[in-house]
Amino acid sequence: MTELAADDIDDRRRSIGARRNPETERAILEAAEAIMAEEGIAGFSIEAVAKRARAGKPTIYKWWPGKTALLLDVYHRQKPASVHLDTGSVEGDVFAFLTGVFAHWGDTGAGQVFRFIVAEAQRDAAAEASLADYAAERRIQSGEIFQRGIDRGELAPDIDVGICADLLAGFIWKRLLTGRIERDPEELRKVARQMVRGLLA
Amino acid sequence: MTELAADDIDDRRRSIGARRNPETERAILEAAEAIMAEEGIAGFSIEAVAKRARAGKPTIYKWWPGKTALLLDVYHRQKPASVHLDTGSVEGDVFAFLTGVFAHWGDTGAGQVFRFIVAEAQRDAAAEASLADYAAERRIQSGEIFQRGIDRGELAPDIDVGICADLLAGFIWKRLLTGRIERDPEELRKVARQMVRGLLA
DNA sequence: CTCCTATGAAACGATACGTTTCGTTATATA
DNA sequence: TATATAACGAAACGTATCGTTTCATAGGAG
Repeated sequence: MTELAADDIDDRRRSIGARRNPETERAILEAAEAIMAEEGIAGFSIEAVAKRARAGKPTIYKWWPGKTALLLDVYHRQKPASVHLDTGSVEGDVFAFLTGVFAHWGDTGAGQVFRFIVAEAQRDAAAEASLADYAAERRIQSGEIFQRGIDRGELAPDIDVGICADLLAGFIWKRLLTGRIERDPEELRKVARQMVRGLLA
Repeated sequence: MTELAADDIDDRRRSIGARRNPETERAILEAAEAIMAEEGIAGFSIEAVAKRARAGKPTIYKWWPGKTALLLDVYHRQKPASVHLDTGSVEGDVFAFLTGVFAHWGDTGAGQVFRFIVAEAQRDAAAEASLADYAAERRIQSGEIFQRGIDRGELAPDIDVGICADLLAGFIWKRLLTGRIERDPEELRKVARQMVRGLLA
């Protein structure tokens, strides 16, 4: 009783006026990221994020349409250092790409987030559109690895860089989605070699 | 009142004794398949399946641990005609594989089911294990395409057939998950060619 | 005839969703 | 200074789906 009446601490974030509180946004995104890293997909809910961020659910729903939009923001906050090393050979670039992506996914928890986004995209139209945009963008980016190879005469001019990008992305997607993002440099080297040089005797 | 007392039809399936009713199993699987085909992933729930099959939820949960297991059974019921055509060349086999899988996924609705299973596997441990088993099995099967190539001297003996299978499966998975299973024979031919012959000038 | 198990209707508690209400805060505007 | 506006968070709400339990009923096995 007495201590309540006297000076009960109330350190909840209050409004800072008629504008968005950046502290709130930061707290929510960090809470979402932390829950995703610690509990994984299973323990992730808007309720849990609100509780951990000491924010109200209405606040979250005000700024993000739903779980998927929030996770997309989290994923984009976790951008890796660029993986376009331009090693001079296409095989080297592909190897660097594979190594970089798997390191990023495995070390930062971004892999867990991306798994969830792909899963959500299978039943949520908004997530599907966002993922399609993102995939198309990345398709162009990794296509540049192969375009550079064509430009410098290393690769045949009639190859389809889009297909190359799909094969490369498909490989890492399937590995991620089946929980197999081990990073054996020898294996990744072999992947790069087989993709570029082909399989013929 | 009168008609109820007289002879109210009660055509619900009852127990046929202390053993599983095959009729019930069939009705549940068909209802699940139909809902998946008509409503898609969104409208699919155990409740909906039970209602459509005129079965009780406890009956479904008795024979299937959950939604994912049921869908896996549905998927396995939709098996295609074998796609191992053994055309004589690895490139031809890969092309036939791609054509066959996309046709199966697109025509039978099996693609929708598989999308859902992959999505579920991202948050359900049981589904993840089931999918891993299935993927490992398919990995061996499609690896045989490349093993035959090695055996007949068409492919280099030191290639990794597992990686080949992962590249192939990754390609179709990513296309499915991003809703791009168009079947342009010319493009699929190009995929097969680039995978087998390589990209070098 | 007496177990044992299957079947399905109904209701349950639990969980998460997305929303509404309400009191509080502080900026922006008149 | 006075008022309107908008963000914030707590609490509670209604809804949906989950997976389970209870119950009455059915029929084969021993």
